[in-house]
Amino acid sequence: MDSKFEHKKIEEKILKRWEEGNYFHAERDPKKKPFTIVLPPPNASGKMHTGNVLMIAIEDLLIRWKRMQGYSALWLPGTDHAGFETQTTFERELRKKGKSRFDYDRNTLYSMIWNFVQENKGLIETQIRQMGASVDWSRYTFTLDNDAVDIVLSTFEKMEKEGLVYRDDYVVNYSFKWGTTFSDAEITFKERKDPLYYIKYGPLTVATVRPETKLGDTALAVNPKDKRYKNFVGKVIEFEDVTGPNSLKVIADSYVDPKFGTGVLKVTPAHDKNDFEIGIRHGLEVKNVISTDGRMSANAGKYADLKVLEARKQITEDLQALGSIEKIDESYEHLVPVDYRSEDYIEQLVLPNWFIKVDHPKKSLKKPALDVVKQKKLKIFPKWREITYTRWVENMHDWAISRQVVWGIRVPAWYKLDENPEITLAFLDDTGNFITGKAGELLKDYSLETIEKGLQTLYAPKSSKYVVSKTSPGTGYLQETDTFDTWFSSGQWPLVTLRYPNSEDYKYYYPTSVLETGWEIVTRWVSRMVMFGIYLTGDVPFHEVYLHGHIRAIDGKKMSKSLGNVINPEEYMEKYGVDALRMGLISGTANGKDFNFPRDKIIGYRNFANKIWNMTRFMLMMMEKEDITKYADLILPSKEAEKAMSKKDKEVLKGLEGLIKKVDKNLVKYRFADAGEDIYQFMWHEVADNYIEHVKNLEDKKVSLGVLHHVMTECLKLLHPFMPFVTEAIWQEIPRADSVDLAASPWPQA
RNA sequence: GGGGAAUUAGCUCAGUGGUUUAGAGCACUCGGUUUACAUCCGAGGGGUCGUAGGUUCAAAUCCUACAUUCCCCACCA
Repeated sequence: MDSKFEHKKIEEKILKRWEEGNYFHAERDPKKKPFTIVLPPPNASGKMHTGNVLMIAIEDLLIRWKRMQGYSALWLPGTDHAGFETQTTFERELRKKGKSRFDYDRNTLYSMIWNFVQENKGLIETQIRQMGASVDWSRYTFTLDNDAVDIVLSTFEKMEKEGLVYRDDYVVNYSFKWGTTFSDAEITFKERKDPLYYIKYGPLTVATVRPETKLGDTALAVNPKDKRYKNFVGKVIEFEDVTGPNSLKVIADSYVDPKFGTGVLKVTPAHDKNDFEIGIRHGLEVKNVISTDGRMSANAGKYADLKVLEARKQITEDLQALGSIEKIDESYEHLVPVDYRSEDYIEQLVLPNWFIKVDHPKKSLKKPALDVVKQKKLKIFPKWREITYTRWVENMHDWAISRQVVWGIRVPAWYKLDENPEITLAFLDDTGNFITGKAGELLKDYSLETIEKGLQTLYAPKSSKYVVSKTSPGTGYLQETDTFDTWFSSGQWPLVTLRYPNSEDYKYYYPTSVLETGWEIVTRWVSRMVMFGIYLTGDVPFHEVYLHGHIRAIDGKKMSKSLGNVINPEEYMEKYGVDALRMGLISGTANGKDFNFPRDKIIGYRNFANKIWNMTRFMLMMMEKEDITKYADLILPSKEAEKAMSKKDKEVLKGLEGLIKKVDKNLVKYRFADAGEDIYQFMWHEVADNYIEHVKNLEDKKVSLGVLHHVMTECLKLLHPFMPFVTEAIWQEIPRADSVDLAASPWPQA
């Protein structure tokens, strides 16, 4: 053995050994109990970050521990298509070539992104492997694999059949220029100076920069704590409007800032996100006054078909004529949303989206998701995180599952164009020109084939007729261009990875044992998996949830590119080894709280790896001197050997027994850092500093070396799930009863 | 604005059901080349547990308020 433990020399060798042994492949065995974890799928085209490392370290620890305990331990790997994120990354690449997503039809863009992901997919997979993650690669799933997609589509079909799916309006960021929606992350805000109009609504006055949206007002709102307007709450205000006599109800909502303007807000649910939310809270009507073509809609009455800014001008003049404008603040500066590409104005519009009912009277998704937590069929660790889950699920309203991005699973709904002339289409014609308009008009000039081939987006009004089907229901149909929210598909991840509903794996391994992930996606991901799991199978998708904390940068701040404090885990793997990095991160998170990147601990555990390496060397050296060269030469602890044992021998054996108990106890409670710390303290300070120093000076070492051999091999087993590489490497050096590798060895019994 | 959490040694953090002298790692001081390991060994210094009250025989731990910090969600008509 080398005098130092050199991780770089052994990591690759050990990996090969494990793979040749096929230890990570789980066999369904009726005699064994299953233990299953699904790996939260990292972005397929991304690379390993510190959060992934921690996640893998914890899950591998659990899986190796249970595998050694004799469970059929299955760790299901996979990667996520990461819809929006990947599309954005890809578009950045396109921009470098002077192109954008608007230069391509939907299908071409999709296959370009597909190829991009395939080219970049290898990195994260290699890194998962290098981490020593004992995942079962034979059961690998990518979220866009055909059979994975098929399960997701079947779920949608089932939900549609059972009345859980509906289409409704939802506020989106819409660009008239590009004829498409933009996600929140694609929006930036630009500072602009606009006149702020103080408009009279009978006895009340409202400050707004957008008088034209008053046509879509369906209430006035004040803050419930605002004494000035207390008497108006609940009353209906009557006033003379530009369209004639009008009336609006006054509601109280804490969203309203009493300090802004007059403290009275006009609520326009159709054209403002916050107003939309207020509208939901108070059951207000959504009155759409602006269309996707950038003109006022039919609801705007005599202002219909005017462009937004023309309407603003006209309405302002009409208000002046009515004497309804109290004053105009010309120096008002505010931020307006613009698209990230051209900084062109973004309008908030309500457009039809696909929704899932979460509290359907017969098939509620929400209620059972809360019940299982209350009834402890699903346990959340650490316990104090539970409230995040329950509160969010309690307040959850219907879920908008459609997204206007290309990179994802397309909603399997089909519209017959000639039956839905009101559908808005955007496509590239045969010569690549961008065309947009209503289906009824466009079909006169373009063939369906041309439209389908060049199709970018399609907006079907709420009332459109559609057919849900995995494949085209016939000629004349166009498929919905919206894709599913990532969480709609990843919410079915435990079912997808186990190939619900007919596979043997599903029957044996479902429900899974533990779901381990970062706490920030409890609401978005965990809650959805619980909902889908119960909805489809009647049972929870996992019995326990463990939520780890976030790793902050060394300076205690959140890692971010702009601060330049992002830690690349590869650097630490390279420098200190995978084991040290894994163990260091695990020991940084004692109780699921956020923590700073524990560089000192990583170095400390690198030293520890070297320490146990040298303890082994020394033990072997002493054994050799005593002519103990094979397993059979050892006097191992037994009833008989006990008579010859000293107090020290018995003490260290007792210490080992206590350690095994402590480690098991802490692992059951997800107290990984404590378990790791216990092993560290025992091996270094009890075994090395105390016991080995004692044995060193003995005249007759035979009995004690047997004890030491036993203690060392048991400790290596305990440590293996934490630091798999160094323990396996040492294991190979020590004489043993059989040739079983450590990864396949049984867990110590106290 | 709504929600979650933190405040313990110079630094980073444990302290899980309320009880001896409040622990660990790093850093620091002193001393060590003994059959492995200087990525080592031995010894040591360092804390009125954020502040103020309260409950109790007993509080870092439970309760209340305040201060400071961090994070999540929603974000200004």
